[in-house]
Amino acid sequence: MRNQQRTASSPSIADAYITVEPFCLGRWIGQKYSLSSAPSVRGGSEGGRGAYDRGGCGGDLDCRVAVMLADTKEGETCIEKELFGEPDDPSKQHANINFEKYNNIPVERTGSGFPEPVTTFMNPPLDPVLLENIVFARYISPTPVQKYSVPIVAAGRDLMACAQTGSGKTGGVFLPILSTSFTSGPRPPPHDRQATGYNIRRKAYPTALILVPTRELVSQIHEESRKFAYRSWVRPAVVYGGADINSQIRLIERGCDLLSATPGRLVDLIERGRISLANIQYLVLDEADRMLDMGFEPQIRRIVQEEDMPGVHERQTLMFSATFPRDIQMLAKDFLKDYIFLLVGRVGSTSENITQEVEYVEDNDKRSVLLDILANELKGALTLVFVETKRMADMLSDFLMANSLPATSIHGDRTQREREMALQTFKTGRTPILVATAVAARGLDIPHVTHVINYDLPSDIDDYVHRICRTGRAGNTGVSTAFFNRSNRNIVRDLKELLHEANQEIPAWLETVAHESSGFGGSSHGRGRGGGSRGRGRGNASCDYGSSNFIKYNATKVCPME
DNA sequence: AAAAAAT
Repeated sequence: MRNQQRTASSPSIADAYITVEPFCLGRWIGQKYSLSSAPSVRGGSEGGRGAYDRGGCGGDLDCRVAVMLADTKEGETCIEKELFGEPDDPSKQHANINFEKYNNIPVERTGSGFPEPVTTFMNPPLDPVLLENIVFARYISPTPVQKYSVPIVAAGRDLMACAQTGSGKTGGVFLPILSTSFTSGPRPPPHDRQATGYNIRRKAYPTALILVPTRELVSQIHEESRKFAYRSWVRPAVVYGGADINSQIRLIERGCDLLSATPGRLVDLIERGRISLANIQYLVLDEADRMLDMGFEPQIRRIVQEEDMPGVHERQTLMFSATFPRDIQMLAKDFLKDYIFLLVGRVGSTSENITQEVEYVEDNDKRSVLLDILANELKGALTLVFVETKRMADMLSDFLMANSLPATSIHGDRTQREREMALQTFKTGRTPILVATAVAARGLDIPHVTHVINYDLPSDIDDYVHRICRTGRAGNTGVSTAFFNRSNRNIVRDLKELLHEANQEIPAWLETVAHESSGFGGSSHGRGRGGGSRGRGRGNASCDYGSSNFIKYNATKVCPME
């Protein structure tokens, strides 16, 4: 199969051929056609050689039938721009990771016979086409989590990793999965007794499935997978709620080998007989703790255990989670076999990269204080403002806009289109102020956020950590400002402790409030730090991680490794 | 208590 993948070098005009590019009809993928025998393709041909559709540059997905002459540099560049961005496009750019800082990452591994970490993408050898895509995507050197997870996944082992979502970790699973897939080629779907003449053609049989809790996260992961799957036979696809199901169905009909999905929409499509899991070789559960928090457990168990997915011994399963409470341990016990437990943290990253400020602001004063802060923000700075309720997100963004500030908002009551638009205009800097609820707190990788404002503080310190970690990413620096008043007493003890650990200034009044509140019921008191007691592994013979190190490097103290 | 997610 590999010989069907086009390499980066363009052929001469003499052997001009048409290559059907990503997004296109599955059966043509990778096939070469001479100019005269090229199949006609809807929505593209401008006659002669230029059978290339503008869709590749950002048009409607539907008309992204990007057939092109392999030697039209223009066409190739166009797709590459869309996938990988301009070198200076801030919305696609990966922040430059300061790898020097990453030498002292705490890493824990438990399990039998784990492979040694790698230091480059060349080892274990990855498929050459994939290596080119890695270069296109400007991944230079593996992140700490990749150094450990790439060889584990490449060795075919099941993995339970405590680390957060983002480009680094996502790459850590995609790279070895895709490398193996590229090299071994597509796998024919197994005999499916339910497939009838009608749906045998229209049912998708993905070989890899990645389950993700939120819609924004799933589309972010899908974008990553498109980069890595570029110029291979692997068709990445994405399904999630809130978007038109019929257009998603049309897209998965065109190819669906690596599927990123939110659980609800996936179940819907399985019920409709559009997707079969019978061919799954790789299963990835991302942000597993978050999925359980959101009540996805029944749906996840249904997808994994009650549909036609191959059993735990017939597939490779990878789970990611920020924390490792008992319900996640149970899930791991049921879904994984002889797995390796990997914990990659970043000690002190909050103190290194993020300056945390806490200001005492009464509710009535919050608006004017916010205006003051925003007025002093530098040009081009992206500011993320967190609030607790959807209503507040709307009110605050309206208020900011009424004050001529370029703001938008993201929360669960906005339509999916509005949410995506908000994220997009924020990333590109058109609306450099984004007011958000918890939907944006975890996992989302938005480069160049320089300031996170907790307009309303969350009641859970873990949420606070996730929020402020939207800035100061990948070795960059960032500022976080929290508006605190007495209604936030429930978090004061954890907050004080966190600031102390991160070597941040603790205002005197915060000490006072903390003192006042002693006995108020600081949430962490008596059960160990940051839910550490939830993280104790017990009663799992195959993987004993009962050491206190897990607690030490829990997400509470450590900026999530992404 | 709120948020997220299938319609």
